[in-house]
Amino acid sequence: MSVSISSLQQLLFELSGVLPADSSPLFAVTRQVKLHANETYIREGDQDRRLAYIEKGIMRAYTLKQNGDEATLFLRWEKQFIASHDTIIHRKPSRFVYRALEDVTLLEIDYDVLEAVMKVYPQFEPLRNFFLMRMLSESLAMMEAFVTLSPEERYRNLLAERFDVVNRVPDKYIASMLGITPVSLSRIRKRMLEKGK
Amino acid sequence: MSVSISSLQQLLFELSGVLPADSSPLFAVTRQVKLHANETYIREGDQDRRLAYIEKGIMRAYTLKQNGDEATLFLRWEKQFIASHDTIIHRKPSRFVYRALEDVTLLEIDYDVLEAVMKVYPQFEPLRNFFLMRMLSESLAMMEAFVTLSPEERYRNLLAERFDVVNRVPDKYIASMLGITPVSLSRIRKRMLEKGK
DNA sequence: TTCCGGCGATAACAAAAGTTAATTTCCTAT
DNA sequence: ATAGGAAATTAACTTTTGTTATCGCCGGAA
Repeated sequence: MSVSISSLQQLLFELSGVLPADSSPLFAVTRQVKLHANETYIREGDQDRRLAYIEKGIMRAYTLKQNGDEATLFLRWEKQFIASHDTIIHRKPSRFVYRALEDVTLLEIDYDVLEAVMKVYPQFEPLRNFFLMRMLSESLAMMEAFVTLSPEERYRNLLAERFDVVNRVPDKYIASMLGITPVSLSRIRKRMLEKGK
Repeated sequence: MSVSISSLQQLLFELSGVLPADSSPLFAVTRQVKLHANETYIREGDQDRRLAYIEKGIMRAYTLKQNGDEATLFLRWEKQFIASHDTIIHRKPSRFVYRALEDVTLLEIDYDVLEAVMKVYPQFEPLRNFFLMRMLSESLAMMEAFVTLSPEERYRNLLAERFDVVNRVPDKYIASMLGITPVSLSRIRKRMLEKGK
């Protein structure tokens, strides 16, 4: 049994008291997906309503700016959810690309299938609320960082909270996620070194 | 019957086919709240898990930065939901203040009560998913603006999409929501006037 | 091993934003 | 209607970021 299924069963039990043995209607419609480093999971224009739980590795969601540069919206790593939000929320083709930064293992479900399962087995609903709230919480935290912190402070924050992730990801993606250029991030790092820390 | 209840009944019918006549278990636990301009709805430190639908007026959520300045996280207006996210998502005291910018009319529910109602009447669940997705969608759109657009572009965007709202709200709150200072917003406006548009 | 390409650091300059303070404009409460 | 205060503009100056280009380093591919 995959690690992901075990942790999600555990989560489901905590949320709604559903025993692992009773969770098969849900996990019967999930499947494991393995991606190589740099492999694309969702392309721009894709219509699939994919929702996935990350078992191993780091995923990156990005879009292209008018000038053609990539803009990284967020990174997601182990034990987080990643979802094609354009397709799931708005039923529109994805404007974002979702790509593996490392070798990645996902536990995937199609959101339409999930909805159908929820209809028949409402006892799984808390799991859906959980992942929606988690994603909402993460987005709000990011918004908060943008309105309350300077780029340097956002970077310090990220280092303090996710040092391991920062170290596994090329700086240019970190910079873009912070809303600045790689050159500017390099200068921030230099300033931090010069000023003792 | 309040305008809000009618629109939410309509929404509930579209989402799950529940007839307005069958929605009383839900609306029996909501109440109308009226706030004067500048009145505080949720204070920093409040633990109430308030969720509200805005019938009339504009609300502002803000927090205090280390330096003591206010940072506006977002504005919400007619037909949007506003929620004390720290208390609802994390069950922690609110770090944000929610305040009316104009005279405001809300339809309010306590999230704990909502959960209890959902347990007994699962046919209302789609409404909860709807508001979670709406808030998620709005947050993601804001994050996207921060990583893909310059402050000036974000301001132009906001004008194009919400001219009415921008005009009803003091510039300093708009500036803060865009992640810049009021002085900087003033300069952006000047540049836009000078350059023909 | 060698070559190539991407990544990060650095430099130089332009543009934008932060900071502080003064001035004007606007709104509101009396 | 008026006075007081808050909000917006403007100015002067500092700091930071963007832009473009160069250089060195490292790692994968031939």
